[in-house]
Parts: sequence; structure tokens; C-alpha cells
Amino acid sequence: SALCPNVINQRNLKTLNYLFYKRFVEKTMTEENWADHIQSTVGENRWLQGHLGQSLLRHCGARGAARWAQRCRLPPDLLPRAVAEELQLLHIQDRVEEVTKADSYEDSKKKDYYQLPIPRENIHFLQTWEETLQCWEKVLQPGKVVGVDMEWKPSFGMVGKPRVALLQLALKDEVFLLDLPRLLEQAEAKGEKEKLPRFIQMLYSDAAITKLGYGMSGDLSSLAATCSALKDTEKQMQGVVDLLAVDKQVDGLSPEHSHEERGVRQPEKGLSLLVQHVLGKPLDKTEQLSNWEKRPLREEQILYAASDAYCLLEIYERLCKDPESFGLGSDLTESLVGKQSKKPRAKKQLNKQEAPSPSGQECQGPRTEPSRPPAPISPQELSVVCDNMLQGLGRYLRCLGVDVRLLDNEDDHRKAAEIARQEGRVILTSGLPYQTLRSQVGEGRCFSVNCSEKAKEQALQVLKHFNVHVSLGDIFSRCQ
DNA sequence: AGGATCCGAAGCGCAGCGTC
DNA sequence: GACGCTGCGCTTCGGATCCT
Repeated sequence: SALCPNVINQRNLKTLNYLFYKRFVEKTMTEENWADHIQSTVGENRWLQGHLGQSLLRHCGARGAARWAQRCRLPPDLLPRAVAEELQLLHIQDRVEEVTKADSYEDSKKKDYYQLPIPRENIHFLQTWEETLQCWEKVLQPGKVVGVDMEWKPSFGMVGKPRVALLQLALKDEVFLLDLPRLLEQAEAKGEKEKLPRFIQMLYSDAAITKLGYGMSGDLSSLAATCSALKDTEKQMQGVVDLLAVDKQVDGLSPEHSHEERGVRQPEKGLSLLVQHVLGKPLDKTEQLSNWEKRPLREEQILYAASDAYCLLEIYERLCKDPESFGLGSDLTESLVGKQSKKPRAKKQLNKQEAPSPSGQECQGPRTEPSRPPAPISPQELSVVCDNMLQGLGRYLRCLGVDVRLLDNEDDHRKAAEIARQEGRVILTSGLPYQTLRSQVGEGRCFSVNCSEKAKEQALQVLKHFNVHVSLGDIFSRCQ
């Protein structure tokens, strides 16, 4: 089967082509990662090796192809002749180059990227059960805050869900990298299959341990695919903070005020961008797409994996310290932990007017005001802008002497916000727009009217809310 | 590539409003 | 009261984005 183009070979050939696209067209893969993937795709399959040789010649010429062929250990007899000849020459030059290679890239990278603040010795790569037990004892303690992340091999053209190849747990002083495939395999051999899943289960379901992640649902679905015993982890988990949720709030409210550098580089996104915002420097993501199933892991991979989990701790700590400066409520922990139960999507609850307040922000709906009634005002002192849905109410209020502005039919809610700001008016609206408008205008500058009431009832509602006292002289006072 | 999620646009039924 | 117009609320769908 190594020689004929059967189904599996065809699929791997497709993957091979895609990898060429990534490396030479999109240019989004480092040499190391690319070589790893190429090797794991082609393996010892001579048919694929032949294809690889030809593709290399096509994409990088005889000289370049020879380099890659050497690196991927392609048998010379399968290479196009021109490449094989270059390969001979290369062997001679190689010695010289090895010396200069080492120092070139070390410096260039660092400094510009987030660096792990803990020494290398404190990153532990765990492959045995005994080591894992020690990790366990340190992690499973009430009050701990743990950065959690996972890595798996990207599924370039492969079928089926990816299996987790590495589980990273970051504590304040050390990071544990669990070689999941290895540990599971070992446990299976010993007939202790449930042990590791149980540990993970305990970690996720313990509300006293704060788990930090970024986009955890993806991690968890991979985890479920890796180990069937962990299918329900997502449902049972407690004490989880997903920093992806924070990311949006930080982004939306204070877009890059931490650094005034513009134009130079902006390709940072996702977690890297969040790290840049909060900690100053972005994350080096070059290892993200590497082959996480290959052992041993390269040093760069180990550092990347550890940083990815550890930076969560640092971000969290920083955000907890002064959440306000990042535009977050002061109750960061609670709100985010609470937010985890995001599954039940707000469906029909909105009908009942009382907006659910998901993260504890006070809502200024019609029913929250009676705590401290302001001094009564006359209708002339109230300026409002009415949603076009509430034209009836608008006219009614106008008759009572209130300064009312009605939206034209083609205007949308942004217009209402604009007018409200420019003319210092309070917005009267209903339903969903209330939620959006409230966030756009100042405190108490937006009032939600119950749509199911008649205009008269609505008007009474408004007058009561703003404590407006209507006298006989006010009525029709705005009419010429 | 492939999977998950988010977000906005579009479609649809319903109901208020104005007009006759 | 019938009719047309219009916005709301809900659902669906596709594109963008992020993850490995």
C-alpha cells in the first residue's frame, strides 16, 4: 500500500499539498513546524516521499529542495535528479553552517514577546504516574488559581476530532505539562484507566479552585474526544473563568490605550492581543500550529506551552487588581465565574420587561427607581426623544406639555442616541433597543416603556418615573 | 483544515398606529 | 372594523474570527 494511490495516500497527499500552501503561499508556518508536519504526513511511505521530492523542486528550486530533502531524510533515490545532485554538494557545506546557525535567532525573538517570569526548572514535563501525583497534590487545593490550556495536533485534512496531546496546568510558581497520551497509555496498561480522568474531573468540578482558560469550550470538546470519561466535564464544571469573555469587554471599551504604537504591527489577535493589552507584550504564537504529538517536544514548544497557560494567571491577577482601568466591573471574579453558565440563552424572558442582569450591572428599568425619588419637576423640564414605535405616547406627552421629539420613520435607534446626546434628551423606547441604547447614553438617560400598555398608561408610567407633576396650565401649553 | 462561537443581516409572524 | 404601514422579537443563516 506504500506504493499505490489508495484512499489514505490520497488524503495524505491532499494534506501535503495544503502544507505546501501554508508554508510557501500563506507563509504562516515556521521551518520547524513545517518539517515536523511534513515528516509525520509522509512517514516512510515511498509514494508520498516521491511526491514530496517533486513538490519541493517545484516550490523552492533544486538547491532549496535538497535542503528540505536532507532535513526530512528523504531517500536520495526517490528525488528528482537535479535535487539529488544538489544534496551531494550540501553535505560538504553543512559543517560550516552549523556553527553560525546557533546564535542568530536566539536574540531576535525575545524582548519583543511576553516572557515567562519563572525559571526553566519550574516547568515540569510529566510522563509518569508518580510525577503526576505530585502535581495533583499541589493543584487540588482549595483557593488555588490554575491556568489551564491544552494543545493538540492540528487536523490538516485529517478526519475525526483531534486528541489532546498536552495538558498545561500553571500555578503561581510552576507549570506542569502533562503528556496526556503517554499517561493514558500507561494507566491503561496498569488497569487504572479512570485515575487521570478523575483528577481532571475533580479539578474542573471543584468550585474552590479557580480555573483560568481562554476559549475553553474548544479545549473541552477536544478533551471529550480524547477520553470518553470526560464527556460531561463541561456540564459539571464550577469555578471557571474564561478570559475570552473578558477580552471582549477590554477590547470594546478601551481599544489599545496601553501603547501608542500604531501602524508598525497589528496582526496580534486573540489571546496574544489580550496579553499585549494587559501585560504590554504580545505572545509569540509561532509554535501554535506545531506537531504536539511528536516526542520529544522541542524546547520552543515547551516554552510556548508553558507561557500559554501561565500568562492566564498574570492577566487574571492584573485584572483583579484594578478591573476599572480595563473597563470591567469591580466584581470581576464573581461576574465571570457566574457567566460560565452562559448556555441557557436568554430566550423569552425579555417579554416580561424586567431585563435579566447577567453580570450584576444595575439596570435602570422602570422598577428600580423608588429608592430615592427626585424633586418633582414640571412637564416643560422634561425633554425626551421617542422611538417611532411610541408615537402615540409621544403625542400624548406633548399634549401634556412635555418637550417631545419624535423619530422619523426611517430613523433607527442610533439616531435616537445621537439626538439624546446632542440635545440632552431622555430616550423613551421599548424592548430590545432599550438594552442597546442604555449602554450608549448616560446613566438614567434611557427609559423602557411597556409596549403592551396603551399610550395613556405608558404616559402615566413615564410621568411617574420622572416624577413629573402636571398642572392644568401645562395641558396643551405647547400648542400654538 | 476543521470545529466552535460570535455577530449582524434577513426573513417571518405579530401587533400598534393611522386612515378611511 | 378593515387595511396598509411599520417596528419588535424571534429564528435562521452565513461570514468572520479564534482555537489547535
